[in-house]
Amino acid sequence: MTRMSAVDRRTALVHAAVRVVARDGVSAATTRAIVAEAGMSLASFHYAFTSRDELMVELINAVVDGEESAFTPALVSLGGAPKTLHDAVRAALLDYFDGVRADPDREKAMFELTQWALREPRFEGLARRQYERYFAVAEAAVVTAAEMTGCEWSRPTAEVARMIVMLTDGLTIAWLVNRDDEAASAAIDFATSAIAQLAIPARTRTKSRTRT
Amino acid sequence: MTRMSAVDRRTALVHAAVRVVARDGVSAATTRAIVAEAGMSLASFHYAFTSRDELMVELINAVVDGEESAFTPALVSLGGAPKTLHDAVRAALLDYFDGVRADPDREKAMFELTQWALREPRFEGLARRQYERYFAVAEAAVVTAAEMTGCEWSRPTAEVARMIVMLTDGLTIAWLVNRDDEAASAAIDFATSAIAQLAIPARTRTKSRTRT
DNA sequence: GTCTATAATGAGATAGAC
DNA sequence: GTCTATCTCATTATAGAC
Repeated sequence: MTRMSAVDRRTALVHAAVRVVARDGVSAATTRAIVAEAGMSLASFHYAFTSRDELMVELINAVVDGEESAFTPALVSLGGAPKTLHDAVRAALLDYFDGVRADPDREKAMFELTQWALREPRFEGLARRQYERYFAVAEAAVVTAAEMTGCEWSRPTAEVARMIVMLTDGLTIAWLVNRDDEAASAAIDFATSAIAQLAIPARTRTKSRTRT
Repeated sequence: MTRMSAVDRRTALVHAAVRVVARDGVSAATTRAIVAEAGMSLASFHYAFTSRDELMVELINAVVDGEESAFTPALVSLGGAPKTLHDAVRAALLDYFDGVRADPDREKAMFELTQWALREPRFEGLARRQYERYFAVAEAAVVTAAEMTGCEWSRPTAEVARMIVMLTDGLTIAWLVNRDDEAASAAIDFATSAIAQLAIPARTRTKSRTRT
């Protein structure tokens, strides 16, 4: 009935698919479930996409591109009171974890999509791209945190970022399984100290003002 | 043709299913694929199990029960030269990671099984049990490492164990995605230091021999 | 361009012969 | 107890009317 351009239909289907995947999982995201969510007919799907795989590729690209920084908001909200790097890292991790708790299904879906892509050699690059994006998001936060607190990292920022992704992945999985907020809190404390350990404290640099 | 007892058939099917899941993923582990792997007819499946879900439950229990300590072998191989706790933690993590590299499909399968169980509320307890087992395995290693090096943990051993599982999960996922051995090596160094930080060094206790 | 109808395939589960 | 044959349902994809 209603006329939609092919590209509009594609994006509408991708958005519907994102909702289905988050709510019911990757395996439940059949073409039928997706078109039902989008309020379209099954034929419209195959008018917009040649195959389900083609949509999945676009879906992963969409959620990965849409991956806003989960960390920097917390850093920005600290405002003009940078405090210590330790505090900045802690605030960022707590902010990330708040996001996980606010939308656990989304996190489940992200893991599922990674593993789905990992299974088919054809889509392995997608998983890789997904994690490149995670690393980039974390690295931006890492750089910001150092600037705000006047610290320097003792390791390359890309490496620090990878450590953060490792910690947040592990934290998230464990919490998704047991929903243990206390354990998560302890984990965040641990992760904060571990990451902060990778920085040269501000006071060291302040004391020896002239550096080579 | 060949007569098998029902329990033998069940275990044979579970073992076949484990192989299929590891090789091709959870979604590929259909009843047909499983009976083909086991060399049985489809009807034999439903003679041994009332449903596929029933087999999946037994499958997860089997792989979880079979989860031998991935850490203690390395600790034992250190033998009578306990060295420092830092060295013990490092050896254990390297040993774990060697296991991941030796059989990546198995690790992929473990993550998939967790998420499969996590999707269906009916099986959520299975995922929980799976992680309880991980924690227990890690805790045993944590206790052993402290004993061997004469150190004490500054945190409860159960908490240290959870931190280790968090780190190994994050490490494993990242490596499964990008197969970056260098990054994994850096991650192991980081994880080692972070965990070792949770211990009261041996020399501290040696210096002050009488403790309250 | 969009729809209904339907092919083609594969899934889990079962009936009933032997 | 084990098998072949089949049922029922859901899937992706396509054909062809409008």
